[in-house]
Amino acid sequence: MGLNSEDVERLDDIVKRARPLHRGDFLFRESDRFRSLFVVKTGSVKTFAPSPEGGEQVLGFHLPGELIGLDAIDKDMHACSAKVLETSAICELPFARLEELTAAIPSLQHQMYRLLSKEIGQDTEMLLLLGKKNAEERLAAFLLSLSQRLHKRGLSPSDFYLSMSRHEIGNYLGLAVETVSRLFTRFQDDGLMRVDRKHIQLLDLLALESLVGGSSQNRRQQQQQT
Amino acid sequence: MGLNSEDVERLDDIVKRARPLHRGDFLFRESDRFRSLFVVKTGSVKTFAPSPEGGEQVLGFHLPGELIGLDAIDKDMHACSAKVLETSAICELPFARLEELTAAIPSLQHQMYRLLSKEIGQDTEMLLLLGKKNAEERLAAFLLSLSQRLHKRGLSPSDFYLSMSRHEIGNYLGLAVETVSRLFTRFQDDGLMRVDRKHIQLLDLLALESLVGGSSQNRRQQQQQT
DNA sequence: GACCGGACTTGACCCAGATCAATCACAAGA
DNA sequence: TCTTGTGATTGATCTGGGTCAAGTCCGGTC
Repeated sequence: MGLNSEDVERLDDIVKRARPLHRGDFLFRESDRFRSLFVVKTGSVKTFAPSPEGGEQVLGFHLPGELIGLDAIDKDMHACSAKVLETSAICELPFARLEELTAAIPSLQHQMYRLLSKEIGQDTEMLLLLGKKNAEERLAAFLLSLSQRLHKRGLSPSDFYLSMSRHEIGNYLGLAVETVSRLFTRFQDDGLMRVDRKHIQLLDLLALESLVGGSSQNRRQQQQQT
Repeated sequence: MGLNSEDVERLDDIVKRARPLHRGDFLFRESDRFRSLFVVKTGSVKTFAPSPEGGEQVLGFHLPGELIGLDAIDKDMHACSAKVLETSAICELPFARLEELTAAIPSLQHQMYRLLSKEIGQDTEMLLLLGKKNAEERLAAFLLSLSQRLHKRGLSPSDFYLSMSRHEIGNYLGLAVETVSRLFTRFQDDGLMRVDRKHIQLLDLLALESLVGGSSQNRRQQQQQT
């Protein structure tokens, strides 16, 4: 990322390597004081916020290599909770020390800006998903997102286990559990994938991609006027 | 913001003050090279991204005091377009120079992180809105958001003009134009507000707030299981 | 190996909000 | 003043996906 080995070492020095965490453990809870960012090394984590009605909104699932907690910098407090979905190894990055380091290493500061900016871009994609896509497109997009992110880490893009429940998937995608379940069945019947409980095999990535893109001919063109 | 007057002056030095822009002018377009952030001084701007189907998703409306373009840092390219909604004064902040300055002034760097983080937090709220709220709650939340943001800038929180069309509001909130229109009528009939074309008067802010919160008794409690 | 409980699936029904279809109203020209 | 075009409103209808209600399928546990 444009850092020399000395810089990498300095960054490495401030990372706290944590013991493995287990399903159900919290990295932090909503309204906790913000101290550190967290990086998933192995396993997976979900973040979620309470919604006024007493339920909760799943905000994201975090796979190896992904960073958690950027939204808490602003208020110096966590606005969501982070819960471990399966036995996972998580590193902790004390933010105060990271901030000192980024001020001293311009390329690291730039990386940090990029990371924050990327998070905004991902949220934007999610807004588009929730605002404009139907159930089928949402689930296809979700599966492809998992696939691509796993692949990026050298894992199989077409054969993996879901560490989250159908309920959590539905909550994340703004769908009812039943809808998620029906779509899994439909996708399987259509030969797009194979589903066995939490074991997922994507058989036709291209078809899934075309589902996500504009396959919904029955959707109104939401044009702008000037 | 924890900056001394000398720092403020240095920040002030790099700001380019632009001539007024007019309705329909672009600050930048999708896939433009990223060079600067923009701050709305007066007026309003909308940002929007193309959706695969050929339509577009309105990503946000930006009022005085608000920053535009943070999502472009990552890829060094704009992923959305920004269009001026009414005659507006916009300042330009060349990002490269801002980056130098933040590396030199720790408190400014911290502010910058906070700004980026806040943007993430706002997107998160929007995800909750689109994922969990019904049409009524969405529109009420939208009106209150405008109200609060205008108030923060010393403008009237209960009497203002909408610079965006019903269509754009609907697109932003994931609703059809007709739904937005019907809700305006309903809110007016219920004495919550007065609507005259683009002129809005909020008559009962408290009632609107209670609409946004969990007034929807007919919504499934989306609990998580562990 | 019978029992239990939570996750998932499947079917039947319903409704919020999308879509379709006219107007309506104002603003800008001619 | 009349015309025209572009939002905005209103009414009628349709439907995707939510809700309700049974099951079904493991994975534990004693």
